Amino acid sequence: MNLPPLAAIRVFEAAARHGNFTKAAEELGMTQAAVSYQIKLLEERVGTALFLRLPRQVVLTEVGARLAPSTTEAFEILRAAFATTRESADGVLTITTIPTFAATWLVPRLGSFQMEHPSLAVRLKSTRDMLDFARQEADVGIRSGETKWPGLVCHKLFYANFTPMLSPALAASIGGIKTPQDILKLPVLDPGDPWWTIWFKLVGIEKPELRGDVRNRLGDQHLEGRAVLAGQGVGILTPVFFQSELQQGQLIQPFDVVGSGKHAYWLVYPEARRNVPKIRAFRDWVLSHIDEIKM
Amino acid sequence: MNLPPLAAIRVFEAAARHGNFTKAAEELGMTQAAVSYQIKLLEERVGTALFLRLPRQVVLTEVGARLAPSTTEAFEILRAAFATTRESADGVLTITTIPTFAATWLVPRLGSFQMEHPSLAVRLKSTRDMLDFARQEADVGIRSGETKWPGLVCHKLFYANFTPMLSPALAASIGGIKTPQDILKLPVLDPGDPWWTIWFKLVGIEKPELRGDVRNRLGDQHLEGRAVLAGQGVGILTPVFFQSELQQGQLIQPFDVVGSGKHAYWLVYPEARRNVPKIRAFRDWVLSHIDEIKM
DNA sequence: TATCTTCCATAAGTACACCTTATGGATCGC
DNA sequence: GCGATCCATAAGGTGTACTTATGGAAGATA
Repeated sequence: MNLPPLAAIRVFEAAARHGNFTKAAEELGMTQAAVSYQIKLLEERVGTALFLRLPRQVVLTEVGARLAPSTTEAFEILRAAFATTRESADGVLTITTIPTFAATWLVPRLGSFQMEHPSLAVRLKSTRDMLDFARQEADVGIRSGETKWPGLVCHKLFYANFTPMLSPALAASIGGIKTPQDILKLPVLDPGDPWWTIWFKLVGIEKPELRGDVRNRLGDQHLEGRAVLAGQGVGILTPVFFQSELQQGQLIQPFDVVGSGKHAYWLVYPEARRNVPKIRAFRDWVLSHIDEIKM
Repeated sequence: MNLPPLAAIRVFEAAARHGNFTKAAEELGMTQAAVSYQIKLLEERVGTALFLRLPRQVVLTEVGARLAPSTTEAFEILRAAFATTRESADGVLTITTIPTFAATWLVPRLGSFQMEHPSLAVRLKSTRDMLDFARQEADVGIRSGETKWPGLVCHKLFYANFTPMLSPALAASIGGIKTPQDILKLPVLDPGDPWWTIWFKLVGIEKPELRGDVRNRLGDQHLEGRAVLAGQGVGILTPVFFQSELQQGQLIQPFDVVGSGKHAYWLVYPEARRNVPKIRAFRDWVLSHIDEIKM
């Protein structure tokens, strides 16, 4: 028991509503001939006339009249369903992001995005997994990595720079930090982090003897940041993530020397969806705020 | 706010129900590739993924899950609507017929048709208007006319023959009818009917002087037949319409001479619908019963 | 660990359905 | 009688919605 061609049903629905093929054609954006064709098709399929052709009008037959309300109802349901999904899909921006970026950069700034786009709700999914738009429901993502990804639009936000940071109290405990060597006097969080060796090499120290438990591994930089803020040791952190703490003096960056790996943070989204409004809005917002950092 | 392509919606509905593109393809009688294509199309149109592509399965996204029940509901409505119309359209045979044919031939025999086709209901529309299948809801029609009609399948049932008839009592009132002249002694119903002159010419009487009021015009032959049966006068009638009355002796046909015009009675229906089962059934039934008459 | 199977995506090619243009017929109104 | 309105039909082009073919990814199986 198959349905007749849906295109024909749609045409019938419109024609029945208008009681007029020409008007139905207008509504559907096609010619009157096409409407006539589709109705005829449907009538052949159903095996019964659906309209009586009177001189200057068409009138539903009994069968047609019984059919019409149902079809209208069905299309109303479809219209309603797709209208709301469009709304809801348009109105919610889902972001998957690395926890570090979420905690240190994104969340503190999200308020400004909301201000600019009051009609957009934001849903944040913070996960360390590599994101895959085919397997996760998300509109945009923040990734860290070295290169671009195929199939995705990739905006490089900034490189994952790093430099030692510590709390003022900790610095004061040894009378302030003047030279890189001073850091070696203090406990270091996650001394196994390769960033340390890279950075010390930049300042001319080949094999720094770091104090601290090698097994310390907080995993995410923002957790390390919390520890540093609490004065538990020196961390090697990415400055952009701690701008406000630096400005407010809660954190000290003793040296301008900044290491930089190949890793960068990226804003990414599927190429196919590059023109979805909410995605464009988010992209524009992120990029303009990244520009502010660089300035 | 236009709906996405309906074909795509239908595919989505099936895919959502099965949670499996391959099975959906089977149900719809198409290939898996086509399903994949349509879903992708719909997702682009909606602007959101509707399925998550997991390793060996697809799962509805949030948006897809919200959409799916509505689409299923809509299609259920359509399926139900078209299923019942098909039933009802298949189960009711609407016949438009000339009143004479209805009263004298069809109605007395309809019982046998019902017996042969118990699943078919019959609706009779008896009207003198020329029937036009474009303007009337009918499956088949009985017309009288001289030639075939374009666009219609036309089965000639019998010619509109005619011969004088009267009630036995009326005949007895003048001692029986032996020659055509005897008819002139009796009142004649509708003496203005051209059939009279034609018939009398056949029996060698050029200008019969008919008794009776020229203004008598019962219009339909079956009404004239009633009057004849009541003994109100001699009528000129079509024998096939009064077979049973003749057999039972309620009516007398004094002469075998039968006039015949060019007019015939036809069974007609639109060519396009010649293979609709109920129409074939009725045609077969009518034609076989007409054959009985001729035999 | 390797092989097979399942399930989906994608590319390329094709056919038919669907729509358009053009025309004609019928009726109503002025 | 003439124009306007509304639908039917024929002919013809085109794009969409398929198909076939292939490949990739990940369970299942052994």
